[in-house]
Parts: sequence; C-alpha cells; structure tokens
Amino acid sequence: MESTQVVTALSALAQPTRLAIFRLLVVCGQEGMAAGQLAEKLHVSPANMSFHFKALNHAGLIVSRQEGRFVYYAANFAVMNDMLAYLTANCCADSQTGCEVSVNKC
Amino acid sequence: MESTQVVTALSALAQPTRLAIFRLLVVCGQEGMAAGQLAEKLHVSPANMSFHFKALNHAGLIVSRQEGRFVYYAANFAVMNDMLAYLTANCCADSQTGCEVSVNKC
DNA sequence: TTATTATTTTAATAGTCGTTTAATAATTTA
DNA sequence: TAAATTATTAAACGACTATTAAAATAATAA
Repeated sequence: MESTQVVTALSALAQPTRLAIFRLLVVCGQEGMAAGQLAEKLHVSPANMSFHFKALNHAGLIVSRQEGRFVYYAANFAVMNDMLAYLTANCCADSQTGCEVSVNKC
Repeated sequence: MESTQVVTALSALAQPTRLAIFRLLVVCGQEGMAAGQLAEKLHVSPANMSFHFKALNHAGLIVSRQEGRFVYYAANFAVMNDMLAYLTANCCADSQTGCEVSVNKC
C-alpha cells in the first residue's frame, strides 16, 4: 500500500462521525447496514451521512450495494488491514535494543 | 481507549509529513532519532518539524527526551497498538455469516 | 401516473490545518 | 562571555473540511 493511500484512509477515519460509522460497520461484518439505519443510530442527518460515506468510500474503507431503495454499506476489511500493516511494518528493524512491541506483528 | 483519543491519534497520522515521521520512528524503536536528523531525512524545515512533532506528541504517539542540545523523539508503541485495537474491536460480532477477517485479531 | 421513501448533490458558511518567515529559547563550544 | 548550533514559538496567509438547508435523483407503493 502506498503512503498516499494510507494518508487518505487515516484522514477518512480521523473524524468522530466517520470513525463511529466505520466502527459500527466493522462489527456488522460483510452484510453491512443501511444508510438510514446508520444515520438514525448516530443521530446524524442524511445529507451529512452521505458526505461522510463519500469520504470513507473514496478511501476504500467501505463498499456499498443497493437493495431496493436502501443502500447498504459494509467495511472493507482488506483495506483496513493493509493500512494497519503499513503503520507497523519493519517495526524496530533499526533498533539496537531489539523490538519492544508485543501486540500486532512485531 | 476512548474514541476522542483515537480520533486525535488518527488525525495526527493523517498527514504525509507526520506519517513519514512516525514510520521512521517505528523502525527506529525506543532509541528514536534526533529532531534534526529526521528533518534532514524528510527534507522538512525545522520549524515545520516542530509543528508536526507537537501534533504527534499531543496525540501520545511519540515521546521526546533531551540529550545535550539534541532532542530525540521515539514512537510510543503502546498508544499505537491501542489505536489499532480500537479499529478492529468486536469485528464481525454482529455478523450472521461469521468473521471474514484473517489478519489482526479477528 | 402520482405520491412516498431513501439517499445524494449543491451551495453557502464557519472553522480548522499546513507552511513560511522571523524571532526566541536552550545548550554547547571557542 | 560571545558565538554557534539545535530546536521551538508566534504571526500571517491560503487551502481544506464539516455542517446546514434546499433541491435533485432513484426506487417503490398507491
């Protein structure tokens, strides 16, 4: 994954409403949730939700599908994992004292 | 970790210069690197570096120590890992089709 | 077709962020 | 002490971001 993509993904998540949207979708798994249902749960206006969906979708962090007149959004776990991997890659590789990190791939 | 702290940490990393700083520090491990050396490697002015160090430090993602007239910065891996864990917590817990995620705790 | 529901788009506004320049602070060397 | 080095702070400016309200689009139901 390239750094510009990582910055785009981090920017998308670096906002309270979008982080809340993404967290709900992570818990939902691949079936996702309808736009309106997310809006209601988070007490955010539909127009504002669309604005934030666009940012998350542009970053590749969510995908959408139409079902009847509902639009379902779901987390894209592959992109999320690529982003997390980028942050920890080569962790402590240049360290004299060895890697101090326990969790996540280090 | 609270969502506001996570947003602060994500915001800190959601900028090209700061992401580059943090990535270098992740590779360095706990000994870290001097501010000036980072500035030189990234071709960023000292004033601009200080601005970005402040954001990363405020987010808890880096720590600093003075050595002579040098200031060394190092990544704070505990905060990084808490942030990563927040993003994947309860992944697919409400999913009918089970968890689709392979990497990272899911 | 007309009306209703669900979502997106557009335009306007206020607030936040990143870079530059110049000045300041802290530490070390001459 | 004076000069040099390393890093931070402050002010100014342009660029970007989030929210709101109103209008538009898309799909279904009456």
